[in-house]
Amino acid sequence: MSIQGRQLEERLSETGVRFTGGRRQVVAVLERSDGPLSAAELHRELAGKVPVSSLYRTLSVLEEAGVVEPHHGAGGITRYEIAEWLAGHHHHLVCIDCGAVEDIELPPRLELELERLVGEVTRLSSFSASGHSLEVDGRCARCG
Amino acid sequence: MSIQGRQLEERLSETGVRFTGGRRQVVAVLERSDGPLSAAELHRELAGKVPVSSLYRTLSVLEEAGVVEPHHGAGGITRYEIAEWLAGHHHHLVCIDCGAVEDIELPPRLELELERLVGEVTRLSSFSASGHSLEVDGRCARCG
DNA sequence: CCTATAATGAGAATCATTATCAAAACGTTA
DNA sequence: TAACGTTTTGATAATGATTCTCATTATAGG
Repeated sequence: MSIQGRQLEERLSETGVRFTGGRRQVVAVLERSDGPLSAAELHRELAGKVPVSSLYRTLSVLEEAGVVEPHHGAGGITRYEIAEWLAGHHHHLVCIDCGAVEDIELPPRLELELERLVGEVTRLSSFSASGHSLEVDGRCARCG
Repeated sequence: MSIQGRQLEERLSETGVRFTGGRRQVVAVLERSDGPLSAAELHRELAGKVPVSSLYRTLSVLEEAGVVEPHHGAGGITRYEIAEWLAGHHHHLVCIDCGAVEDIELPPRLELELERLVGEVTRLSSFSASGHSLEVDGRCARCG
């Protein structure tokens, strides 16, 4: 298992969350995915091996432990992905047709520019920023 | 009424949508707001003058006409705001506690940088970008 | 191997949103 | 202005994603 895997297990044991079979399967699918997945998408991907109610509970447990992060999309659908501190900072390409989300990582130079930009934007405001995400909307290869 | 108001009415009549009292009230509240509002927030703001069912229908009619745009937030809640072509391009400060969203406009220099950055990012990919939005997450003044 | 605690899964409950449909408002034309 | 066809409205029912409940099962530690 990858480096993040060790950190992930550490975090779970720290927070007293057992890394059970079902949870492992959910995490495994999320690790393989190239973008956040909804409960329905996970259920499909897992071929029903994890029942829907457990799936939702697992996702909220993992979110609370900070190993997974939500992304809110069209139709009131929430998609989850491995948290940034485990999977690395990235941004999203969001399809305005099917709602699918793909991760993109910015070249370091651009990411630095973006961070500087976010800093400038929030310096004056009464809003205390803790993170940022660039969302690019458009049509995915599938929806052309 | 402001310049966008004329464009807005034009667009509605072009698409054969009547600008009725209820719709005017919804648009008026959205115009005044400094960020996107959910159906519940609008209903509160309108002191119940527009019933919930009409509110939702109005929002989807306005969205279809392109005068209003959705923003998807925590808890599966959709907030709407006047479309960018009417209200101007901007970005969002999203409170990770209460979910409130505040608009921010980037200084032209930064916006240009961001646009160039988005261009660079998508040039190679099979994704055809049509828009972008920088979301800054953190805590609003209220939730401190 | 026991026992306390955590996790599971089926189903009911919830909440935002959508659909339905009869009644009311509107614009148009005679 | 009256009458007609169309659009809009609003109360209510239906939907769909998500959360809750609770009895059952699995697990870690002594």
